[in-house]
Amino acid sequence: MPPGLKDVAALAGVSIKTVSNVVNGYLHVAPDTRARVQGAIDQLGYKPNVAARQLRSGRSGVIALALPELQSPYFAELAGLIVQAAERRSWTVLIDQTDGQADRERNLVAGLRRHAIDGLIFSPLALTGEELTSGGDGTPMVLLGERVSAGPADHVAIDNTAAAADATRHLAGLGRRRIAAIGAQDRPSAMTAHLRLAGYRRALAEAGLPDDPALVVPAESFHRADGAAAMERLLALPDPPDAVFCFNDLLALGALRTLLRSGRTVPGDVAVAGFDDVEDGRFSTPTLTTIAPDAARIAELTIDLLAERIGQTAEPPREVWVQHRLITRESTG
Amino acid sequence: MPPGLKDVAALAGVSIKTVSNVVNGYLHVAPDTRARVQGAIDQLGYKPNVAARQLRSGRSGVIALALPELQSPYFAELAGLIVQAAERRSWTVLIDQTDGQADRERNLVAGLRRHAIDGLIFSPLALTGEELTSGGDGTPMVLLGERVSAGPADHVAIDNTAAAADATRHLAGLGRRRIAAIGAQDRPSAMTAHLRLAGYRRALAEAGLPDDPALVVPAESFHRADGAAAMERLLALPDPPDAVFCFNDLLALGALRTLLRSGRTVPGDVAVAGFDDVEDGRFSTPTLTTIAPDAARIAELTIDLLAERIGQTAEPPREVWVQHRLITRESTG
DNA sequence: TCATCTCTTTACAACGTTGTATCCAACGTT
DNA sequence: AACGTTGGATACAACGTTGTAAAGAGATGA
Repeated sequence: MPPGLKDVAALAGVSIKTVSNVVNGYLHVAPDTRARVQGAIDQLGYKPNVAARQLRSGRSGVIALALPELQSPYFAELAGLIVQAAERRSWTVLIDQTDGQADRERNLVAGLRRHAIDGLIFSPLALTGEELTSGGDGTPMVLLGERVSAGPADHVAIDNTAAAADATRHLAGLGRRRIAAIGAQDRPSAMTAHLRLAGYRRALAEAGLPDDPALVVPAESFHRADGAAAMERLLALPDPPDAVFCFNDLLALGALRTLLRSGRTVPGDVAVAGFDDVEDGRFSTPTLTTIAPDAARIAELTIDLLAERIGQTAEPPREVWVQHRLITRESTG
Repeated sequence: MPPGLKDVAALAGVSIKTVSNVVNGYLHVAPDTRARVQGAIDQLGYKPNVAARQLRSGRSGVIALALPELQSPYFAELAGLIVQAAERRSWTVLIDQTDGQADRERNLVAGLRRHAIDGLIFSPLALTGEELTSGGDGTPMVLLGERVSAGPADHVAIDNTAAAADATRHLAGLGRRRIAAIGAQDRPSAMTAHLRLAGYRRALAEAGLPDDPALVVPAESFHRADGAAAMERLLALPDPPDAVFCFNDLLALGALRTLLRSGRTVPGDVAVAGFDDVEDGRFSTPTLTTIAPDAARIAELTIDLLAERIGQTAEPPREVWVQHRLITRESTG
């Protein structure tokens, strides 16, 4: 029903291929022919058929973005920025949720070819670098977020350890002596937790503070509820902390909730710092001190890397680091 | 490079079409032939090529979801639920952001055919019902969110007016006499604002309270910053309100921020109610009374409607209403 | 035995593009 | 005058799939 090259060709009185040449900006087309064809295109409202184009050329113009969860504001913001960046290359972004489950992540990497994707942007939670390689079918991929070992694909991230150290150092700089950490995770694949914990420890050591294991509280996932529960545990300690570094803002907001409900003041009794700079933390009471990754730049770079990778697949994997900065707000006075 | 029907057929010693029949579950295939073909399929790891399939059948298995913004937690949660619901039909969801801009919304409705979409789920912010019809090229569409006039497409929503009235009635039931509203919008297309304002006024009238225009504060958009600014205006009044109904949770969280910073207590001095039941409101201090739409059901129904619409396009547009309920939390004592 | 019916399988032609090879005309070079 | 070069346009064959029509093999009924 929609018009095809054939219809345009008939109307303009040229061959199908000539129309195709005009559409694709082929150089050697006489100006008047080009004008005539363009007129016919406009008149019929011709739109190239992606399916056919892809069948022929192998490219679909669609990239996939696989994130643990859209509900988390950090990922939602990032997704929005990536969609914007992709738009500039007139790519369409197909967003997929893995819920951080290993099997879903595996399926995604292995079986994504079904949807004819030109490239994949992937923020793995459960899978380690090695597992990612084995599944890959050669689709260009850029990894997002934390990972240490040089993996099989390009990688964009901020320096998590340095950032976590910055936040912890800030707390120590306020004169706090018992600084807790919320968000530790045992799973070997939980790189985010490992790296931020390392940064926390590094800053403690620098400040000459003891590393009290009781002050490091694990979190099943990085949601508000986990932060709230972890804070309860900390308050139940014989010698509770006077500051908390939470591994992301949601944990911090949950911790904040517990503190305020228990009658503590923030930052009076306990100072709180988070990580991600999500919008919620700019409007909580008190507002939240946090680490702000340059998310816009992350999105840009990711798309750039993927574009290069789609162009030519030969080069070795690259690691790209993006800036971050500490934003101090009310929760640390 | 990946195997096609041709390769499977060669290996199994049958015709290409027979393999196609096996793949598509065609009935009249001899059991042993089917087994042999299936073996070859497994051995080669054959995956059907979507582009070719779509080129032939016209169906792509991809639906688009167009939302004003992913950054807003309500839309993010909804998007997640819709992706899940679509998965059960093994559809892929292509998420698009309109930023609530009229021209972007128009482009989307008009030019989405480019990406060969089987159907569209659309939550319009700027466009009215009539504009939506004209642009449509016949792609099945389900509208999400608020709209009054019977439009050109199926429509899933909650009863916004009733829900807003419920929230306002709750505030009145607490004995509050000066109940403000935050989130009014003048644009004729701003249906959400109009409907919720109507519900607010209805409940005021029921409770025998005067409708003081000074207590109705507009908001440019429905974000925390708008809520915070609106609350400042309310506090500057000679006779400030003792309760606020905010047209969504983000506005309410912004208002909360302003109240607490100004030294007011919530709900002591001012009670606050929101709308959407986003996760933030469950962990703010105080926690937020709100209207909870049955988002999971919205997602389910939307996908169901779209599926029927893709099946046969003849039937007249349907309106589907989804339940909501009032959740009372600390912000209203 | 022949015609008819059902089951199973197949050949062929599309779907809308684009890459390759080719062709024609006009031009400049030897 | 014969030749290569260049710009401009075209015919044809693919890409991998599925709908259509039809052919072959048995089985059923007259």
